[in-house]
Amino acid sequence: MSSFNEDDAFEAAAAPRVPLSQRAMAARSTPYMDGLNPAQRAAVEALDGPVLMLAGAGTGKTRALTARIAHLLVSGRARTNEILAVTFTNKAAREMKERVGRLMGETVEGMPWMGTFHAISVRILRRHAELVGLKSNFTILDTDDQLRLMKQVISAANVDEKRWPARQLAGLIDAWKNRALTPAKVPVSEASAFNNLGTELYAAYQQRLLDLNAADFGDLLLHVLVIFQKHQDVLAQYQHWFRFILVDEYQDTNVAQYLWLRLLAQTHHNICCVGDDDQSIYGWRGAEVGNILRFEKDFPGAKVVRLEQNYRSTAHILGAASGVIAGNEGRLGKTLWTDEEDGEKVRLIGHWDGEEEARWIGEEVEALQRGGRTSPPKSLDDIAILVRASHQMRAFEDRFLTIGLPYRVIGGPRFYERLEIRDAMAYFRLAVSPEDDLAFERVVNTPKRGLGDKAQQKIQTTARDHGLNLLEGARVLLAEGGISGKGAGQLRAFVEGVDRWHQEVMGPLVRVHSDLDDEVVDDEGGVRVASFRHAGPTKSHVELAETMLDESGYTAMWQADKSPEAPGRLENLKELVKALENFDNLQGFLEHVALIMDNASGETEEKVSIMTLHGAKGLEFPAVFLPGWEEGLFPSQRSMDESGKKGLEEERRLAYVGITRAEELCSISFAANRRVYGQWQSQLPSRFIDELPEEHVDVLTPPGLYGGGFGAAAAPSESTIESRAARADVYNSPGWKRMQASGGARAAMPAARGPVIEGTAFGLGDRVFHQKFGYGAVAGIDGDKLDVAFDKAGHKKIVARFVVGADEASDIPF
DNA sequence: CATTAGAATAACACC
DNA sequence: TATTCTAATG
Repeated sequence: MSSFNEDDAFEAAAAPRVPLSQRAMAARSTPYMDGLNPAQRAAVEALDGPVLMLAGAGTGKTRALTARIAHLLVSGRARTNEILAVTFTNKAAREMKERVGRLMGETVEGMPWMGTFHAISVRILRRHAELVGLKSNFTILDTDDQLRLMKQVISAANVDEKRWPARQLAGLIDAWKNRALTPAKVPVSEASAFNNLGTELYAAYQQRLLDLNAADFGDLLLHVLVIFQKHQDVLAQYQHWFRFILVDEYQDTNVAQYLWLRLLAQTHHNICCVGDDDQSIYGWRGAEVGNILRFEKDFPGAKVVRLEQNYRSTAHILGAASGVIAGNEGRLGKTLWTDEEDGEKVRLIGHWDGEEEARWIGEEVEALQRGGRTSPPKSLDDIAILVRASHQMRAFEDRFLTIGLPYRVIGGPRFYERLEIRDAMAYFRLAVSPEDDLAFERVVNTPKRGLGDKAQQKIQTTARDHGLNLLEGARVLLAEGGISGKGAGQLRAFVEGVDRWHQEVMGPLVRVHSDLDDEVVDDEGGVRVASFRHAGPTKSHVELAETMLDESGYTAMWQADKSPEAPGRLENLKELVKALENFDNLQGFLEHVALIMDNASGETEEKVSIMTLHGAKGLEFPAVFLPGWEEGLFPSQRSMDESGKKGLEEERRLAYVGITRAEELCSISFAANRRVYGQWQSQLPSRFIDELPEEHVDVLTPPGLYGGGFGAAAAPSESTIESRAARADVYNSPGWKRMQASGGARAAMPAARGPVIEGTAFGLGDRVFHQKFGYGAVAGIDGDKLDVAFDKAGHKKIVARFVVGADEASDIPF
């Protein structure tokens, strides 16, 4: 899968046309059209000119897209390598490849230009890297490297990193890149950003990247765009080549991607964009809903096709989703409808706190798994829990671990983002490109080699003074004797190790991508010519990886580590090495990791999925749980603070996406209390709950109260009984009753009356109550903070709004 | 230079 | 709460 040894996708020979006989057959029968509804059929058949496919959730857009590709191929309008098909996730690309393959039978070789914007951009950029000052073997930085580099740039400019954090600069630059702004193009009006140094630091950062022969994610697109804009001949080549362009999730494209597409479509105008403005949930990463709203203007003569028949969800689920999304303004407007039965109403339930919510969902999942009077047993694979923010996953993991419910976390802390994996990868990177300074920095002193700040500083200075990379700088430093005793020996060993690994890596690889060398990097031959000489029988890259981790002492470091997570880390390293087997060489692997960052492991055991709402886009499940519908959490406070109404509408679309993932059963829940940064906080039910149409919602009575409903099947655990009294009272609160009565009014949970106290309405000696610490007396007051002497928990500093007067607390039973 | 304790601070989502 | 940063100590 490495881009180095792939057949050149431009070679016509690489892509045979579908045999004539089959085409003739296809003219008579077109099986890929079977079962398409009129709208889908229209989208498949409109091959000439721009097409906008407005496809609501669950309306079979992938079906239509794949059929369209099949149609292009079978009709002979295009070869596989003349179709540019862009998706947002690798998963989507993979799925589409599979489905096209299935439609076409054995005849289709992989479609070389089907992939994410980033993956496709990398391919293009490797071919023309020198046009933007890179070499074709440039490395792709991950967020970690990016940040480290950013810090260097900031401190090099003598800016206080405390006051101007690298994260912020990274965000700023990222946003500029999303808008296709190179440093020179950043509007003057934004020059004041980041202490008036924004553009300057941006430029400096870009220069550093070029020096390192590296690109960050944003660059992948931006560089290609710059190349297209500056080099008409290169652009023309691609414009000519891509006869048909398909874009999935068009509502998620940012400005840079939009420009990228528009340039490429200029010759043939055969661009087909699929999207749904109601599912635009990536505004924070620069996506412009405007792109889809403007499509007809951008591409004159565009044909617009609407897919409105939903094949996924029951009428109740659809109704609930429609009700929520109706609160947004400025929609293109679609009316989803379905032939499906009403099904079960969307279930709504409130809980005392996040843990109880997790407990309830755990029980519900088990109940579904067992099946009930009305429903057959469900596979755990058919059940998903979709959260707003990844930290919410934790409660579920904890709960599921204790009850032994198998689950999988999708998009959580990713495998390749783990510390030990990044370290190991840094070793691999060094072996592949010894000039990779960021990798060098990462591992010179990992494991500890007695090379601390001071020693590293020396290496840096030496390198800079001689205009060398860090490895060479270290070599010079050693030669000059600029480093003392113990560190020196270790550093020497390290440098020699890298040299050795590099030689071993480069040996067999040269032949693999020699064609590219000839073509693109001929004047950088020094290294490569030498590597020809070293070519010879060496270990496989898998063995080599093991050797590296061994010789560097990295494995030993974790073996010696007696912390509880060490064994897991070793396990991960093993897994990493195993993953290498799927690749031809280290380079291919490194690129895969940089771009693919998703961990699709081939596990087969049935598991409940836990993922974020964002991660769930494009997926569907028979049963979906949507926990944490609370003000501030969902809709997220930050979204609303940062983007106001726009932010809120995006949150609402997220709610819409969540509900529409469900096929048969959708359960929305919220908790009255939640721990935020370890502090208990009372929560208000989300405003989106108010927006659920009454007729599609079933407000559940808490399990245990009447012993009815879904909870009936679940054996009450001890902890359930324990909190039952509390629950009874929670659900008898005025607010809850109001919600039950009206089916939609904002439910005010008892604790929600909590954030009551403005300032501190407490005096010294007052008896107070805190949810976690219990009863106590106020012993001191400091602004909005109280020093409380708790009866059981001792002295604590507590923000006043987290406690209530002891008398008020008496109606909150514990 | 490494280790450690205590303080500060953090948490939205992704290629 | 849990991680990460800093300063102090060995």
